[in-house]
Amino acid sequence: MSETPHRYTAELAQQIELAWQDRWQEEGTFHAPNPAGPWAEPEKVAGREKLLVLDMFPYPSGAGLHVGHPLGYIATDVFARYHRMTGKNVLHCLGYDAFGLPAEQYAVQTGQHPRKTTEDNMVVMKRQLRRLGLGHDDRRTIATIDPGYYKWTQWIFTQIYDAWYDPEAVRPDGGTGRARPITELVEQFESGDRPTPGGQRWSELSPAERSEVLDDFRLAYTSQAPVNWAPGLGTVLSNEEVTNDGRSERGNFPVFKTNLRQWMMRITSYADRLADDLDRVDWPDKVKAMQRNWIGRSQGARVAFPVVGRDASIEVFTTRPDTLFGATFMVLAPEHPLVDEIVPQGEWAADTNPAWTGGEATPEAAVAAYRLAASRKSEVERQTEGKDKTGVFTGAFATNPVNGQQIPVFMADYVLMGYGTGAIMAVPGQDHRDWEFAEQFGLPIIRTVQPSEGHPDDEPFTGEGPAVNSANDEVSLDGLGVAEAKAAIIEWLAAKGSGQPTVSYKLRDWLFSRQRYWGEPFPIVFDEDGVSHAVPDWMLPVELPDVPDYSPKTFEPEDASSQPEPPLGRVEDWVNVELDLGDGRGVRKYRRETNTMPNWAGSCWYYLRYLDPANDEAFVDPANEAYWMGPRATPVATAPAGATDPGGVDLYIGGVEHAVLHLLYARFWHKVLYDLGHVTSDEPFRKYFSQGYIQAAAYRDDRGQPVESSEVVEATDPDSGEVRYTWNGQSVAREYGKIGKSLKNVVSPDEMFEQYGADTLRVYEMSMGPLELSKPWETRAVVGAQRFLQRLWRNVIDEETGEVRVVDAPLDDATARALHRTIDAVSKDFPTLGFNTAIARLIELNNALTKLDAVPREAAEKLVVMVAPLAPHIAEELWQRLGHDESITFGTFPVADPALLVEDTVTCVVQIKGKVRDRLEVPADITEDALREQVLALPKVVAATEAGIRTVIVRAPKLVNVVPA
RNA sequence: GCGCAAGUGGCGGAAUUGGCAGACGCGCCAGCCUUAGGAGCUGGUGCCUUCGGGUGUGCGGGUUCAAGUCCCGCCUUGCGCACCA
Repeated sequence: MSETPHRYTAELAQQIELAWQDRWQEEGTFHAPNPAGPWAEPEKVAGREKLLVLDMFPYPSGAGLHVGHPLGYIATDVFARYHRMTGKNVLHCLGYDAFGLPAEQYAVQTGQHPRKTTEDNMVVMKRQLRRLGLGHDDRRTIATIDPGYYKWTQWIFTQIYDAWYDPEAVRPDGGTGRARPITELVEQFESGDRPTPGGQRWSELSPAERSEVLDDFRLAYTSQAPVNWAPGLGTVLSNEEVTNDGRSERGNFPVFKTNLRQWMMRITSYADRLADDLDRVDWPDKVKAMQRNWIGRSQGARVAFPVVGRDASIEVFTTRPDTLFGATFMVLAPEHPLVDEIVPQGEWAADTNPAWTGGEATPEAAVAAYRLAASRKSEVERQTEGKDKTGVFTGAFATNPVNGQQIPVFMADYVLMGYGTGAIMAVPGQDHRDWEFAEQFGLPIIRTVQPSEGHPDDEPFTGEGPAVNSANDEVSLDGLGVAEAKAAIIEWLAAKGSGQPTVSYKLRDWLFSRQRYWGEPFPIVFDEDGVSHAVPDWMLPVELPDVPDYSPKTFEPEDASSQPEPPLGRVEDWVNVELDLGDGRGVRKYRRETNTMPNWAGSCWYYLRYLDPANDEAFVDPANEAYWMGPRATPVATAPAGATDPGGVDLYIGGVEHAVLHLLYARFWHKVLYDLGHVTSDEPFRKYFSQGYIQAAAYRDDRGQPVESSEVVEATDPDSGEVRYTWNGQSVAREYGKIGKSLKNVVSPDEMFEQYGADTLRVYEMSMGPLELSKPWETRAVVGAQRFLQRLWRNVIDEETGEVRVVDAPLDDATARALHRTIDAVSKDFPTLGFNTAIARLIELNNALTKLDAVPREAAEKLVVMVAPLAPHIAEELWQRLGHDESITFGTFPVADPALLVEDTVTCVVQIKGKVRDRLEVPADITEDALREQVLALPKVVAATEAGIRTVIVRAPKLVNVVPA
């Protein structure tokens, strides 16, 4: 290139960037001091505000990074770097979520050990991340697969295992319900303060019996329950990992319900707190809504309907007890255990509606046939059938407790066993599903809420209105609104012993075991009675053994009858051990748990380990946790009045795909740790921000196959002006999609480093638009960011000589004002993640300096400081060349001078009838009257108001609107 | 179906409280420089125009001196939930 010798080119950028990355590493620039623990540097902590910045734990993928990945990392880095310049003690680092399915699958494909492939991937990713110039404290980089890390994952598991939820216990924050050590429960059983479920004395129970009792309380417990089994994947999955159409989120394999003994986490005990505490954190409303939705809390009542002619009653859950007078039939889920008990023997009653019988001769046969049909339906079929209600009469009747009416009991698969009680009272007048069912089966419909005016007669009314047709001898709801009617009827039901208020949740307990190799082993052994024992702390970690065959046993994806087989079960000499657990029983024979933990385990607490990764004595030193995570004096702005601050990470950025899974699981673990006194914060992530995605153009040929995007040629048709895309001579169609191998549209950051440098990539990504938006990548637009940095360079460095060309002259007034306006704008944008607008302001200032004959040092230096969070390498280099020895990392961010923000004169806009017709330069402090006078004297205004003036609106000094008569 | 977002130039996107629509960047156009330009610099760039101006923030209505912004109705796109009683 015949360029000027000292131009800021990609080559120079690269030199500068690598040099500064080396220096940062040598000097430990980003090492954040801790108040306590092995790395205690209290003297460096004192007197500084702290800031904990976090990215979502990345999985080290074999494909390396593409340009979409670093978006969030750059954003947190800019935020962290900005705050370092305001004097805060900032902790920002990144580790690796390195256990998991892809590594295992890749290892199986390549025949290498997953540890090897995972570690190789981590090396690649570390190099790429370092090249971006992220200001991470590299001492704190951890990986979930390190035994030193998963030792503490296992330790936390044992804490959860050895805990139970006491709904009566009072928390430090005044609420009731918290986890307590299981030993305190055992003491209650031993003392007799709490009766055992079977009524026997604790001392009379065998160890196995005791263990069974405790399993009903432990927060981590085994249970024989229907679980999601994916034969094609060879493992069971949590509800959250199964898609709506009954397939695995990973791999898209069919999932079947199978009864298996599995480890569960009692997350349902925390349902209320997980829902309520969303009010106290600063998260996107959308994500809060998704979590609330998943928890699915609904207030309602349980009501018992006695079965006619039997000593049994059907208990239902309803959110609309106020509509009880309109309950004209009942429906049980096909799996409901009471069905067998209530179905009458023999023939149908003579007057039975033939449409109710399913064409069977007896109720028993009808029920059996329907059950069989229902059990054969897959989730998909149940869903695609949509609103076509199916069902069958059970032959039984139940009594509506409010009016004594005998109503038929049906069985139908639109009622789910997994929610509420698995039985409903059907109120067709006020419920769409019940209405459809009633229509289908010719059942009576009674309105008990007066529909609003104009409501169609042939539709249920689910809105608000006064109750009607809702009275018996003792209670009348008529005329009451929905809320009052609910309260009134619940009170009456409670007095009668027929019902009580209750709360129901969609949230189920968390299935926690997986039949995989590449995960944390459970710190659990079973003795010869089959009783589970936590492996004591001093024996942790339970290391994952090396095995010859780590591939999971998978099956035909459709083979629902198959059973999972954990790979660790094949390692006999690891499974069968003789141990002294230190419980006074001496050395005994045990069998190890052969399941492994799900991928979520390691990511449930990694942010806590960042705080104190070298600590061998504790998962985190309490003082470090309190310092970095502890509650703040003032709650978040959106918190309800009187709420206390939960503490937690100051800023967490990551993709919305983890809105339910990871964020919910981590909150649960954190709350258990809080209850057990291990942490002072009761939420892990005080502020969470979900970033958008970067998408990229992808192109498909005639057959719909993606073609390599980088080989597509764009041309504008000279006749029509249309833009056409061709690949190897054939025309292809453009679309936008996720960056990845499948769409053949990967752009690697490595290419960007080479063509432009890391600073340019950083500035480009941050300038693309608001962080929360998804936006398309456009490689040819990257040059805009490069031009900005080149002009910045040229404002400071002479491209011919390489000498600093700033002058030690005072700022002229216009430059001073431009500078301080920029400082003002940028220091508002950085803390609110408004990086795109901050960059726009910086470009404006830079362009203004370009037009000066000579750039004053003060302006150049302040501009360089403001650019530093975004483009740290060039900023460091310019800062040094401007004569500063210290890294710019802790340079002081400039503060705007308020005096320079107010203008002496302003352009006043003169509108006539709301349209801009003229402008006027006026003093900023002009009075309304003076301004009105000046405006009315303008020739254009005079001309327009010959017919008189109706009104004049004056908003001094910026606007006057004249309305002619 | 229900719920929640969002619709602004050729493109990504800016616009305190309602007060100059289109900051900044890409692209495009012109000029300069250059042997050359997929480099750089300078200027221009919503649309229409008879060069006076007109018109313009998904569509239709409304409130207002004044609406991208507030209200009502619709359309489109994206996301979430989907028999949750």
